[in-house]
Amino acid sequence: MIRPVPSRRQAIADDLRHQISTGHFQAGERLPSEAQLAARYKVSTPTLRSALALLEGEGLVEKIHGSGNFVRHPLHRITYVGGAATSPIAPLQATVRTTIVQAHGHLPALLNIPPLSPVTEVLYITHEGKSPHSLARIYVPRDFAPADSSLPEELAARSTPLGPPLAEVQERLSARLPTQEEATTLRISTSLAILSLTRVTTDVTGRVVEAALLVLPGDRADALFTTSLMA
Amino acid sequence: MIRPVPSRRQAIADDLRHQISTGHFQAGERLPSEAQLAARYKVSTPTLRSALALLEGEGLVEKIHGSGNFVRHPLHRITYVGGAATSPIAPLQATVRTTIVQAHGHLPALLNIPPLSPVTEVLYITHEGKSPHSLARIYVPRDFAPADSSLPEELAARSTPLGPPLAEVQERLSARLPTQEEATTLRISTSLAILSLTRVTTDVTGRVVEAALLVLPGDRADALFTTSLMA
DNA sequence: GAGTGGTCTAGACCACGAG
DNA sequence: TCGTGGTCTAGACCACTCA
Repeated sequence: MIRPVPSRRQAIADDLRHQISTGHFQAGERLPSEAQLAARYKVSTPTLRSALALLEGEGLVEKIHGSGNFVRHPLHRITYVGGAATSPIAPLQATVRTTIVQAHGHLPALLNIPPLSPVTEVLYITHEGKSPHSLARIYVPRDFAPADSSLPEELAARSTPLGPPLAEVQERLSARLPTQEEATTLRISTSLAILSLTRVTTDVTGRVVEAALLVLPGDRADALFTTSLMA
Repeated sequence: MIRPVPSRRQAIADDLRHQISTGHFQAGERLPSEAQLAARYKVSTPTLRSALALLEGEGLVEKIHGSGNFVRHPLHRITYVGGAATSPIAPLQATVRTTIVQAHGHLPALLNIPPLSPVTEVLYITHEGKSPHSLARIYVPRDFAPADSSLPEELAARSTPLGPPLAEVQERLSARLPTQEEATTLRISTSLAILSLTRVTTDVTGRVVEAALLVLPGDRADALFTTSLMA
């Protein structure tokens, strides 16, 4: 109805998608060069590249400048479970980096602290095999984490905090395209939609204990929220 | 570090974005034609179009084939509040269409009913002014809505259902690009990320009372979940 | 250095919208 | 009909990777 005229781009993308799903091109395999594919489909290189861009946006193909276009290994879909104060994505291996930074940008408002206050930043990059999977930045006001040598695992898993008991978790989600930096870190296309999740945990005194900024690529992650309606 | 070579596309997109944000181009206004802009920036039309595509993906510009590129009116950001069994986005005017269809695709599994069972489909398109704002498809098994003339408002607002009391709401969110159909309906670019939300409401007998599929464009909608941790 | 993808050009031709 | 955007061509030239 809407598209009675399938464009060459779409036709080529559909054909390549089919060949990938039927195993004609195996996961991890390099596709023929863009010049070869352009010749095979009898189109110019810009047209062929625009077809590849569609597959890239679906997370099926990874382009590596100078080496080629590769069929991506299908990643297991992970589910972020909302409503808990604990760590985001547990069962995966992760790269962790902890630094102390000054709160800037949205952070002071999120954490309800003065600008440039010291905060502990914990950067998680979860992996599946060698592929990066998701990205998390967790911020804790410095006065909540007094021990300089506190392990990141402590911060993430502290279900029994030292301070007042936790009261509330607020999670705000939106969809957007990744920044150039996020795309590079996660090795995804800048045209692959991501789920952006901001989680703020508050204790009973109303103080913000932790703010977490999660980036979940849409091709491999969901967020799940379950609410009981029992009165 | 990562992009020491700003491309023409980016430079032009940045400049146009700046001119839009400073009011040099007013909301609703038509931009100069692509040929004129290409001449002004001394680039070819494909390059200029790729710059416009970036702004389109950010929801700043709407292309209308045959008439021109228009600066979009900034839409109010709406927040979907999770964890309730009631209607999705209340305070906006909406177009509603109710039909009876046979359950297909994911629906039978979602609703936990046999394939091809009759279900009532309610299609909402919320608007702000003349612009479509978000899309919702709500499915109710036919045996839960026996009255043929039941108004859609009834279905959406039934906080006191006739059957067993409601027990649980499960909401699954993901980010993706819109389908061609969704993009057309919402008049957004196919490169504007959307938040896709699937909500399943269950009653105390374990039966699925309602499934809702929501499409929330990322440039104008958030989803918010608040969880109390009080034991 | 050979081969790959990344960007860009200067057009051609088609499809759509409004008068 | 005319001006608009939509698609596509057939290259050129640059940047990156790897042997």
